[in-house]
Amino acid sequence: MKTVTISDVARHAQTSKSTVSQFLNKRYDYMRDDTKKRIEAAIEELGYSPNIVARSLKQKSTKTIGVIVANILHVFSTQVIRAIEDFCNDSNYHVIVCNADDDPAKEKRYIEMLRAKQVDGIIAFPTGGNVDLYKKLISESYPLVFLDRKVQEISVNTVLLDNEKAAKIAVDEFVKTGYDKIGIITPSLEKGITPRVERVSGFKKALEEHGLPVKPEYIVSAKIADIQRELEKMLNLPEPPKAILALNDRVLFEILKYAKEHSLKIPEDIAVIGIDDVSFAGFYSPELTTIAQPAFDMGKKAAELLLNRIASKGSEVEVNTFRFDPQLKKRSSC
Amino acid sequence: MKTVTISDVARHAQTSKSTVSQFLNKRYDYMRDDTKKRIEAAIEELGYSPNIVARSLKQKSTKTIGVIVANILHVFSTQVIRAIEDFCNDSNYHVIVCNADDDPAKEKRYIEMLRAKQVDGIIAFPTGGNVDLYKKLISESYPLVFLDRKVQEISVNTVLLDNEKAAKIAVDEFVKTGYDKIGIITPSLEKGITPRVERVSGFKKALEEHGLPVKPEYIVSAKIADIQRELEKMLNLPEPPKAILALNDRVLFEILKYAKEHSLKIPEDIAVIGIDDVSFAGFYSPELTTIAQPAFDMGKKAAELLLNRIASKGSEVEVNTFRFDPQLKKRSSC
DNA sequence: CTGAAAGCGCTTACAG
DNA sequence: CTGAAAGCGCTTACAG
Repeated sequence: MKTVTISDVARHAQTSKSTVSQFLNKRYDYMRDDTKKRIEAAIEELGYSPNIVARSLKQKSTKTIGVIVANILHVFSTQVIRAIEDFCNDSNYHVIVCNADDDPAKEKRYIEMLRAKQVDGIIAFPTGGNVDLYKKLISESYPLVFLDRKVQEISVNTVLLDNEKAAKIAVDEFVKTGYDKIGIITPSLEKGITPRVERVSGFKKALEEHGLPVKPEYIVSAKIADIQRELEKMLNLPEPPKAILALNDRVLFEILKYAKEHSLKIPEDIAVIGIDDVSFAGFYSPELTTIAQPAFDMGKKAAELLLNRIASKGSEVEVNTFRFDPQLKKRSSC
Repeated sequence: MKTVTISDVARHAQTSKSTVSQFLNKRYDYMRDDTKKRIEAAIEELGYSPNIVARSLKQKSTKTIGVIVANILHVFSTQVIRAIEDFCNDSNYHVIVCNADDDPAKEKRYIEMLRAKQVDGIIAFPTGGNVDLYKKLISESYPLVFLDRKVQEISVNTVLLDNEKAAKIAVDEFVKTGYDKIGIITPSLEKGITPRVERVSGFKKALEEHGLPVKPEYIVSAKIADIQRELEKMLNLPEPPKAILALNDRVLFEILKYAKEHSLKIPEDIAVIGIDDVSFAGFYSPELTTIAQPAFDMGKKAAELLLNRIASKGSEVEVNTFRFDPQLKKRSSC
């Protein structure tokens, strides 16, 4: 089909492209009523719809942003994206979703392609592996917001959970219930991924605050696939922990699997608290005590920061780190 | 910052825009080696990156597709999107994600905006409420693929679960285990959403095949919020069902909650099979027998169909419905 | 109140 | 092997 353009509309309405464009952009200030009507009719009749790519080229704004998460399959990411999409939708922005899979090379490709597509800004769960690129974006004052993770020496608005607090809440809860042998299991700490690092450090600090010893044997960092084995080791220590903090939902799954396979009773044999309020927490047996992340609020905040930044067109903007409060969902696994 | 354009590169490399463009598009056929080198150097030095919006305007292809799901928070949608994104990434396409929330008005807005943005094609979980729009797209031979749901009288490539088979597998399994009083719970059937309608009809057919009566009291259709109440009614029937098929994960949640609150033992008091292989199926107590949807395969297929359609540039293409096989995950809740 | 003209940054016949 | 020119479909000063 031949596409109908603004020229066609202009011809049909017996006016000029300029006037039609004014109409489209709702600048009716000086438009005669009958001109307006003719244009309206022509648009209707021709089934005209503006080509936003052309507009974007001229206006240097595509009204779309990019969101680069680690993996959309993680429910936290899904919720964040949902919140971002909702916020963007209200402001007539669209969102392109990318999965970086914790791979800096993939992240780099995405950032470069998104920029080439003239996306107005990017929200990223940074891999941390592209420091020079991040710096370049910032030096060009390209709108950028980090979420879930921060990157050393990169000065950009960042939205984070108060991870130390999350760990502290869990430890406090364990202690309150009477536990003093408390362990933590985290996915690999190697890449220095913010939530993991901070939660572990918060865990240690909280232990100290309670005058409890920080035993390295009680702190397990392992790939998800190895957690079962590491857990086994930990629980077969001469003095095993009686309570375990699961750093996130994936770790919690492994602990629950292990407990089931080894017929461990929760919380009698081992108490458990998980960070991430998993979908089944309320009807699992026992009901699972969790610490929820305000994922929607965090996504919304990130979107808000980004769109404000875009709107403010490179004028000096303050850079901050925004910490969100985790929330204890007290149930029965501790 | 001033953007650097192809003209800057041309000037710097002492050649013309045309030649630089040839270079960018890797049409080296007739390019002298030193020209090539000069261009390369200029690009490097200026930090040039092409403006894809300009290219898109000229080439009438944005290398971007739109995906409109009901709600990205549903794990099935998330998996489908992941598969689509992976496939698109391989072909250098980007994907814009939209949530229609089963709202035809919202769907309409998205479709129109995506088209205005000159997106090369759309994959949709159609609400079913915009028949005229769908028809219009098709008549313009705009690349479109439906997923999860089909729409009457709309002839477009559609990727679906074999829903009847999913229900049949569940019923067969119940019967095999010795159950003959089998119920089904589904979210509201009112909107005629394909998977619900087809699973219920598959359920009835399967019952008949086994010579079992189809009792209306055993078929509950209710909003998620009302399921607890309806379940209570059903289980207090003079002759209540002893096995229940949960139409999807959300329904399963409600059943599990109910069972927990009323201390019903699964499968002793009530056997359960759920369609959708929920994350905790393998370590719930009891382990949950489920029927998995091949979400990744389905997403990949949809992406493949769409990109082929885009590549084939409006030439006649066959239209089909692609049914994917559900898979029984035999565990212990039946 | 409206129109002609230039320009956004590319690509693509076409000529040489 | 390379360049000048037209054009993709808009928007935006500017002139009148």
